Amino acid sequence: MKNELKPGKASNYTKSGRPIMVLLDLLGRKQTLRILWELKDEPATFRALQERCGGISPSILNRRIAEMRSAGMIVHQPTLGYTLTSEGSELLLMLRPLRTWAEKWEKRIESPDVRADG
Amino acid sequence: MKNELKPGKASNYTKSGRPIMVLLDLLGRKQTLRILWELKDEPATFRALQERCGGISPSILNRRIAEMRSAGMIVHQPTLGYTLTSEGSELLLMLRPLRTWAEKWEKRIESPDVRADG
DNA sequence: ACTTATGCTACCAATTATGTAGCAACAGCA
DNA sequence: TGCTGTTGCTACATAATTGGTAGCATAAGT
Repeated sequence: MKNELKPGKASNYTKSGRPIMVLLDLLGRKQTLRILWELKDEPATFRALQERCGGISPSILNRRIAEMRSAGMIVHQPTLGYTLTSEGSELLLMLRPLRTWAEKWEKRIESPDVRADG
Repeated sequence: MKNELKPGKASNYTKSGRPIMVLLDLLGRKQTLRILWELKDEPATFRALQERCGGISPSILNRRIAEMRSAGMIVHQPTLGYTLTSEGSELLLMLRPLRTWAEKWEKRIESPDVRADG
């Protein structure tokens, strides 16, 4: 694959290819987090995934899929479609608490409590 | 702020403004994760932050900062510069394990073990 | 044979990000 | 007061990424 994204290789964020930077680069591409998230409960075919992601365009979906496959986050299985690998699930596990954070965020906005912050 | 990004408000990923989607949208913008990451150990002035992020352009840094401030992830403090809020630190805490994941990724590539995956 | 679903690719338009220059506000200092 | 440096940022043009739409080849179902 041209312009492959993997640790040890230069990418947008790094010349050195420091693994965390390459990962942040990949996760920071539009739709990557979303796609991961949408696969959390069950696999999805290409088109199902497209829908779950709110009608994302196939061109970008395909690009992200390629990156995520090559990073070992997802695989394509015959009839099920795209599925998280064990590594993908592990990653998702880290992302799950984000929902809690997001909900607290919402509450903070509903009652914009004045604080000194800390 | 025009086009503000906050739960309850439509954004790229959602019409409904579902909090997790708005958060994934924000975190999925180029450099957001990186900036968060670079603030993990200590605050940084605008320019220091710019450097830590590998010379990111001030225009995009400023945009990201505005979004992250408005989301309550960071604040600007007089002499310290940009600092994580308690919410920001909380978020970062969730992100820390990503480094471990990234390092395992690297190892997987070094020794591309054939497996069935699961 | 015909229809439907699936996993894409091509192509161009639109949106975002980047690079560079530079400015206003402030601090330190002679 | 008149420098000099730092800081936070804006403007603007160019480059890169993303998105929309069309459509195609393959495979399965009826």
